[in-house]
Amino acid sequence: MENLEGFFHGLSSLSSSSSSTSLSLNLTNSLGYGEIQGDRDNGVLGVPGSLNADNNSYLYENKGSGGTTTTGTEERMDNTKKGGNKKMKKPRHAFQTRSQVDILDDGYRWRKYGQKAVKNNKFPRSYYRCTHQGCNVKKQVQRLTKDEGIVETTYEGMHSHPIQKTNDNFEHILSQMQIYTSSF
DNA sequence: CGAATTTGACCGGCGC
DNA sequence: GCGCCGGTCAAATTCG
Repeated sequence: MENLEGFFHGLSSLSSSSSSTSLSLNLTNSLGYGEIQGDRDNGVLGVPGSLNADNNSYLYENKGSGGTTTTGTEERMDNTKKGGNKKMKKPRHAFQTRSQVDILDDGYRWRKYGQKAVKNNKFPRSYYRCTHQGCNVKKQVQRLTKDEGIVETTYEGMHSHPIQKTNDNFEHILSQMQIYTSSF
């Protein structure tokens, strides 16, 4: 939840300060389910019957080889992934945006580390990571094969550093996208 | 020259 | 035990 909170903090301040874009940014309320157990989370997305079939069957955190990420300076806590004692919940915050571009810049710097195609979608899914040191936030964007104009973005992890970019740019992004806040 | 992206290979888990 | 699937790594390449 902290992630969304921190993430949308920029948006909130943005929308409040510059009230030019009157978008419904209250999705923090509807999507703030970070504390829910990662096992039975239904409907991550607001669109019914889209791709909720696979969202609740993920099981990842760090694999054995996941710790070594390029620069090596990036240290992550390796909390008992083998042994299967604790159910590590993977807080993921997914939401959909209507946009023409895949790269929805939220103000953080992302580095793409992978791209895979999903069966349900004919569009590939892109995997991004926050380039900030010590910030292991991951993000993956994916288009809906049903609606090309909708981009699903899934955030994972918590940012522990301020936004690097100006919100002004983000405001521009906001002007070209609509956030679905369908209460489900 | 450094940083970010690309793309194929690799890995771990799950299903059969 | 093998194969499939989804996710990640890592070398090479491109871009700034």
